Amino acid sequence: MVDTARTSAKTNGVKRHTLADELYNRLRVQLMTGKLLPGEKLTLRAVADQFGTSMMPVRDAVRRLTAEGGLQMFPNRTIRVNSPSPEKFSEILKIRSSLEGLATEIACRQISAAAIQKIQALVTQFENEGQKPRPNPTVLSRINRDLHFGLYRAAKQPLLLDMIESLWVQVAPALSLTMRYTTRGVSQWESFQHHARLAQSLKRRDPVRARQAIVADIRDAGAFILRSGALEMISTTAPSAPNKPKRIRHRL
Amino acid sequence: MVDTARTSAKTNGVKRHTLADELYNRLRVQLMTGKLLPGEKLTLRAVADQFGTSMMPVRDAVRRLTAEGGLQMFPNRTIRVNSPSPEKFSEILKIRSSLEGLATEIACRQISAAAIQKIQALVTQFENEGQKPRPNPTVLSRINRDLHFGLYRAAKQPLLLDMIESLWVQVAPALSLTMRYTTRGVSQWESFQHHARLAQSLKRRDPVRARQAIVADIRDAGAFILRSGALEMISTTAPSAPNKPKRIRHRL
DNA sequence: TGTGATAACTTGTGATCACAAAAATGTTCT
DNA sequence: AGAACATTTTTGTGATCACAAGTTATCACA
Repeated sequence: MVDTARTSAKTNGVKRHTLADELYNRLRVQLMTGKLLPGEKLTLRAVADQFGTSMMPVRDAVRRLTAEGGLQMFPNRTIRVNSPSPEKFSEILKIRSSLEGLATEIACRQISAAAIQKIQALVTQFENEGQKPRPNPTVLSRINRDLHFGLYRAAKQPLLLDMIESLWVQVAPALSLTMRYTTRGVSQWESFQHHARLAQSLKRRDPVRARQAIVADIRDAGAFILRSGALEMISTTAPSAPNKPKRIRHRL
Repeated sequence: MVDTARTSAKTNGVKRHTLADELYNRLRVQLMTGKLLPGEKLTLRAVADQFGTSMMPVRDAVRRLTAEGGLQMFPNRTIRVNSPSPEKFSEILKIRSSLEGLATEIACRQISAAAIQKIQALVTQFENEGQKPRPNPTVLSRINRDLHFGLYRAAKQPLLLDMIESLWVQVAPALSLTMRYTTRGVSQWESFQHHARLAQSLKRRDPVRARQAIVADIRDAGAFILRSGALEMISTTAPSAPNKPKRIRHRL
């Protein structure tokens, strides 16, 4: 079984083994892997007995994810998966370019040859999957994520890594939705080019070019999402709970 | 009375009026204004009856501040004000340069003339206070903060602003400590120059120069903190609770 | 058929409690 | 004194409960 998107065992610094942190990680993985759709409504009690705990650890986990931007708590006391508007998405793109560009530059100066090979392997895997007649979007997402974070981790800047991860958590649900509703493999070709250029720049130890490749990758992928119109869709439809349990009611 | 450091009434998007959010804001202000020192220990119960509430809202507020990096929860279940090591501080400096540089560039392109004048006024105030024989570090901090955030707010990128604020929350306690223990006004002169250059660049609508000014300001101020050695001090001494309430005990 | 009022239910918030782990304190022995 | 052990207190975690505000269903009336 593929280890889907375990970017890091986040417990915000030192490791603790509380239920709240456990739930936090589980929910975060669900966000990153598209199990939770943008705008989807959550309730503390539902999550609580989904995981077989009381409401308390869920409260803590949800608060933390809300602070990170993955979830949103509205004044109506409703909890929803973050579904960025096109404007918000564009803002995230700018910030991502800035931070991931920075991480790339730093990483390029100190990344080990082994890590470069690992990234090169992922670049190849991504191409192989993408050139299939019917590429698996989940697999593509996972490879792409491992590729990016393999690079960022090489920068060895823990806080920077955390911030980048929180940005991905914010856009991941929207990404999954786009992948789900768009015709496959329309324009991954730009990604291929940028990834190749990234790997090449790493081998040549050219931080500036590596940064350019990552920024271009972020820009083009973002433009694709924006063009797809998926963001407008989710922000208008405002999907409520998809699996709302039918409740039995009897008249007086 | 001076409005000390109300950068924004943060409730993470939409405004709610829960006790937890209120406590979050109060604690955040305490962090920003140096009421809480780096490494200082907090207890949920102490904060709770300091504010006259139960433990619950404090739990939520502390969790949120922990997620933001202003506080830290250790596996021992102790809560401390974040006290970054020199390495962590340097990392924050890099990220700040990146994000605040980005905000500056964007702001420079759309900032109103009125806002520029406001910033110019703050630059002058900063110079005036700094050239006094015995400048008030608290006042200097406040002016400096208002100046920076007045600029960043002009970029009109809410998420970017939040991320920058969270970075300031992380370094603010260490900053206050440095201000407290260092000889005053040793090297604010660099700040004067950078601020002046910033104001000038804004008037000329030169985003690149404006960014350079901000980045230089961050770099030099950071270097000053690092040179002062305050960071090593707080990371080694690990100050416990400063105002530990004496407890009455009687033997059997 | 639509519209407004009313009742039933849902849901996050805040308070309280029990508990285990961790400090802090007290005691004893060398 | 001082180190090792025992005891008490502190503290975050998790569970449970009451409640008010919000949401949904139901029904009456036009």
